[in-house]
Amino acid sequence: MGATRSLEIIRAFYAVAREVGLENASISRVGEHMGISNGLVMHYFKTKDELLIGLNDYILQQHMQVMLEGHRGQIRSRKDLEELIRNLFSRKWNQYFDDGVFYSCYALIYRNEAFKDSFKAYLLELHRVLRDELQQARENGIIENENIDSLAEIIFALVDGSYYYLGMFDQGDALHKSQQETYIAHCLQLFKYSVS
Amino acid sequence: MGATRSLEIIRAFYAVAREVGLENASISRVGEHMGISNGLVMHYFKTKDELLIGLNDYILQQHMQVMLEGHRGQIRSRKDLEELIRNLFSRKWNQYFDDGVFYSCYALIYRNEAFKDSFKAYLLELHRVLRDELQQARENGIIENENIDSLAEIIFALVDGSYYYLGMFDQGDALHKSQQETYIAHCLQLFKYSVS
DNA sequence: AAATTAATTGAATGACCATTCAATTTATGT
DNA sequence: ACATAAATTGAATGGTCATTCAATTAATTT
Repeated sequence: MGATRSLEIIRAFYAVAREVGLENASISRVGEHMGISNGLVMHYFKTKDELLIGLNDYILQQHMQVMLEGHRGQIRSRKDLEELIRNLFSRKWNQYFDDGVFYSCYALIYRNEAFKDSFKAYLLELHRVLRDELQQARENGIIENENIDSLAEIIFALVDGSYYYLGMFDQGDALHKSQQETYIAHCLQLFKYSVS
Repeated sequence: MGATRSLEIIRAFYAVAREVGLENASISRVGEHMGISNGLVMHYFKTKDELLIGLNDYILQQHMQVMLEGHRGQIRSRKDLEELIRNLFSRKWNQYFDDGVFYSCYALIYRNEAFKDSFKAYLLELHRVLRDELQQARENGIIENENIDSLAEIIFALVDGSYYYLGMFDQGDALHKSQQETYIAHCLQLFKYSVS
């Protein structure tokens, strides 16, 4: 089946990019990494651009999956809500994902409209999901914030801003930990909890 | 003088990266762009890595300059403080800087320790400056926030997170504008103004 | 003016790149 | 078993890459 081979190739491309950087990840290296000929790679992806777009889609899809993992259900308690937030700030996918490759893809949106559209769709969807979760928290009487939309946007800005800054520090670093707690504490403090 | 030539080359490298992407910015293209031989470029930068590091330093230095431009002085009034914040969120350097090149450089920190160190030093310095400005605002009796340190960190997370997200939208876009106002409004609301 | 140093050229090198393609192997359907 | 299609190979192509270097020109010093 062609679809699985395509996916295999994308995964290999990702693995190679992780090792040598996206800018040095070539078709030949992908083939070599898989133990197949470079010609075969090009049989599944007519151009390198196609492969790049495939990688981008793959990364975004995986990212979404990890991002939403765990808190798919309803937000029924204050604890659920806090876990949701902590989950957003935890850089747990670092074990699955490479930030260098991710930001390299992100950088491409500024020169490639297709990349920008993909990223935009992904981010809008991600924001929508958080908004819905917060809406649920409100409907379930956990919080009483009035402007859920902007609340979600603020939280995501904090999340994304924290990734950007914390990328500088090792995850074991003490500063990394305390900084992360600062962000989380501020976030949780944004909620107007209902008195029960 | 060698120093000015080096700077010329870095600037040309930046201009080329802007046009074709950092991953496609080659020594030859830099030479071509300047109307000099590729050999001369390599005379000033022994390896391409040196040139890359030169570009990174240049970008960070310029970025800092634009970031701090205007609000070098004391924060004496509430208006000064608000302007400082608005300035941080305004993407005004987009006319001078290319986000694609910037994020491409940023992505390199994940695989190159020298890049990471440069970026880290730059960000720490930038954060220090904002912290000092807020401290001034406090000493001048404009705000009464107790934890200036974490306040500065939260503000920067919002700033960086907003850049990340707003990169997706055209600056003329209505959503871009309203989103930006959401961030700014939230930021200003973080201040505990003194009653005068 | 001669000597020395610095700036600059441009061609050569060998490696790697994305892409093409004819040939071959493997799988699939009849 | 045969025929058709799909998967795969590997070599060839022409281009660009970073890097090297001997030769040349310009600037500076003596």
